[in-house]
Amino acid sequence: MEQNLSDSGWRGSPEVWLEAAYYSLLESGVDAVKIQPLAKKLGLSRTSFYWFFKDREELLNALLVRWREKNTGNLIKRSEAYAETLVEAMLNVFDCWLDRELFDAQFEFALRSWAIQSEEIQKEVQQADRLRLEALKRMFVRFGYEEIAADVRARTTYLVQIGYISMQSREDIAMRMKRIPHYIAIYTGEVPQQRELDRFYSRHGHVPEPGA
Amino acid sequence: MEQNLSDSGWRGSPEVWLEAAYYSLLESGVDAVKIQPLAKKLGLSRTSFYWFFKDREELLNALLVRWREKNTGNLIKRSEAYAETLVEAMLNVFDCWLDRELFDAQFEFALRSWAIQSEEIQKEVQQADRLRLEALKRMFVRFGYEEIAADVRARTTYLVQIGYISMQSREDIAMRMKRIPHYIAIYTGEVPQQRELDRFYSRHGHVPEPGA
DNA sequence: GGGAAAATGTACATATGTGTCAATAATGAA
DNA sequence: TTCATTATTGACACATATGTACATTTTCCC
Repeated sequence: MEQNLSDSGWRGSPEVWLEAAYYSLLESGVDAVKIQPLAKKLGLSRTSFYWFFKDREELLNALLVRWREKNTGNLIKRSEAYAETLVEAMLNVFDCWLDRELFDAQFEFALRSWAIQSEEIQKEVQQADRLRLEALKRMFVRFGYEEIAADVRARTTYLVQIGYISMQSREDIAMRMKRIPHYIAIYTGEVPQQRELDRFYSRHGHVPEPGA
Repeated sequence: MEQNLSDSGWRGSPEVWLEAAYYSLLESGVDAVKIQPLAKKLGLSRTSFYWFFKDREELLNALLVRWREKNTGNLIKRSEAYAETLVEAMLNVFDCWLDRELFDAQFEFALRSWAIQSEEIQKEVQQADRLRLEALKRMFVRFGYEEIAADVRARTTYLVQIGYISMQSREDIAMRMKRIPHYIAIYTGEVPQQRELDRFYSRHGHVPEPGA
């Protein structure tokens, strides 16, 4: 009845296969998540996979669960976090875009790419989009926006980010930080206070260049 | 020396295969673009494909060319079209989001999904993103915005759309039209004039509900 | 060390895809 | 009607994937 710990002496485990599957998914999409290639990477016989999973589908399902539990949950939490102003609330949400622990952009992209070939995944993604958009909309409503305006602002906020993910741009943190005050101004319609920005920068370990 | 017209008596042609490939790509992604299934759909022998294309890669390349020539070109043209105000210019760009002839959103999504498994396609997509963003930025600069502000507004405009595409939402035209004035206000920072909206609605055959 | 459980490996049956080749058939122009 | 061109086909050789059955090895614990 022992848990299969990572140092148990056996080479394989559900975790090893899942990790390998995760990296393949991020690197090259679902169609790269095949038992044979994974076995090769792990230096294991292909068939020993079937000790841990019923079939390939069960492995793919585990990937889906992993995604569902990570990205959507954290985004909703950040949009509901305490904030005195809308700008502060918006910056709370922005934490997700800068912290891989809160939101895994590559995973997100891989899942959306997967959706084109699977009805099931497409429904999952659409469900996630709906939940996230609703949470963001509530945030704008909380700070006094009315229905449709809150809806459009929630969409702008969220969709720009989904767009970024879809661009797969690998920009350095300094460049991204530089744009943040502008985005905040567009999304909220308010110019952020310096102290609000400073609090945000500091929690992301960012030191803005002087004179900027 | 005659062109292979569509009614030439032969069942196959490069065009039929390309069309079939295009629909498969849109429906289920690149991995569905396989000779065998396409042949089945077309009711042709799989091997006759090789009369028109050297191999599968050549077919995929034809799809890429098709995309490149359609989406990017029109978006840039619309962003450079004549306009008296920024709002009008923005509405010109919005034509793309409502007219399938100008911008093929499904094709765009399929290509981005493809990018995860192909370095080459990823580079193509990034190139397109760069060109489109630059064109939009020039538009904002033309109407008086300075560098970084123009850049962020261009990104907002473009990325929201890419985000929409990535969401694959199939919303009715009325709902989308209702949001447009709000988006214009957020993107440009200006409230659109009624006559500007009317001109836009009319060229898309839209009749706004009274009292809205 | 011995034995049960856990994990691995080999062999097999099957499916689906690719591309080449040589034989055959349909088309349209002289 | 002839005939070269254009298109179609089935047979072959090959590659890569899936999953099952059964034998074998490894590990853990007594």
